[in-house]
Amino acid sequence: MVPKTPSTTAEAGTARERLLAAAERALLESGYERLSLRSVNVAAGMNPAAVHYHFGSKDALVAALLEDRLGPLWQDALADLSARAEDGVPPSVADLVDVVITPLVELAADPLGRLRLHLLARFVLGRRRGLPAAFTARWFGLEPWARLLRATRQDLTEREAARRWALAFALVLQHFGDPLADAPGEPAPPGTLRTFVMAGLDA
Amino acid sequence: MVPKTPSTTAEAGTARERLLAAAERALLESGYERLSLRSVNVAAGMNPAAVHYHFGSKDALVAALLEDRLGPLWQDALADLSARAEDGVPPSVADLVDVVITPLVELAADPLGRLRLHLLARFVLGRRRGLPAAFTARWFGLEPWARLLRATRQDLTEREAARRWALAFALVLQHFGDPLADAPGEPAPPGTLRTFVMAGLDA
DNA sequence: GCACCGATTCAAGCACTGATTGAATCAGTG
DNA sequence: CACTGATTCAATCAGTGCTTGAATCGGTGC
Repeated sequence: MVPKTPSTTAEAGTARERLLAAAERALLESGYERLSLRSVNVAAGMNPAAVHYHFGSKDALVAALLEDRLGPLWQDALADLSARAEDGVPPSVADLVDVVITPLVELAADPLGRLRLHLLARFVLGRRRGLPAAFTARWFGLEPWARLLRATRQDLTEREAARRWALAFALVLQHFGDPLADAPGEPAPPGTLRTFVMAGLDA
Repeated sequence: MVPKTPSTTAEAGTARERLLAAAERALLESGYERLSLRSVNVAAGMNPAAVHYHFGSKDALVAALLEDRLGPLWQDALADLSARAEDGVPPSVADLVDVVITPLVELAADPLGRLRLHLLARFVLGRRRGLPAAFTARWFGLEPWARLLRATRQDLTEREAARRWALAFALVLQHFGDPLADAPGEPAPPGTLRTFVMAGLDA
């Protein structure tokens, strides 16, 4: 599961990509709180209004970066699990948790991945504007996850399953993305987190 | 369990308290991200350097507000539970979780309490400078909690118990404090959270 | 009462911030 | 070539946390 490569969409043009690359470098260097649009514009060799022209706002720049650099990590695995569940072989709760956690562990193994997790956690947990609803739904639509949990735990209501997943994702995102920290470091090994979340979902 | 009353320490003087009160009002009105020191200074009827003179920085102002307004919610209950454990009656995991959650539910019942939870979550989860180490240890020293958990679950190492509590507090603080939101609203009823955290600790 | 000294208050100023504005330039089309 | 929409540009705005040096205040000792 590799991070998504930079967009080469023809109509996006070079200016947008230069701004995204400059923003990513600045974020890596000094973090989200100190991200200055002026320095992004300068680093991209453009005028001071470039970010606003192309993206509309600071948040939208970062949201665009996220959307461009981070694909839907769980989409394939989620489709597999859903297909299995329909074949009468529902995944265990451990399977579900591992599907969620494994790609995050990989992402967190290098600074660029960690930056992306950090931004994702900030935007999702902060419910920041800028991310298109489609992006958020693709990432954090809880309905498929709730459905899979209930395939094993048929005693849970749909609402209860969704609530549990909301808590699980909140904790997982916080663990891997450390959204409130200035400079997110390497997360702790996920053993305890895995145990905790599995138990919480299967309570 | 009432929020702590404003400090009446003689050497703090009127200026500090005026600034704290003005800051609290501004925070209630427009939230942490939009807290402007100029407006706090004006609202307190003071000159533009007052916050810096008395507190040193914006973060330190808010940390001082937190420290002044929010006492150690769990101190008494923690002492009770520790005494019982020493008498050979260890608390159940449910008892532990209820001790943590109950005062937070009360705080979250009104906007002022929610503001304080929000600030607490921001500072603690963001590991913000400004809070004295003693304050943080009093609030989030995990050792007594780990000890109580291990009184029931003697199979857990001290490290594992502490790790589980770190996750539990992170999730609980996020749930009640919603630290990344601009305007924290009322948290969802804590039933699912309680179940989730209890299961996670007792996994 | 006066001088001294530390604490406090004050206004002005600094460098920086996201965002806006109107003009200039560019590139494609008929 | 003229037109048009897209893009770039520099200047500007209102606001930000923070610093600075001067003025004022209040307490103390002589």
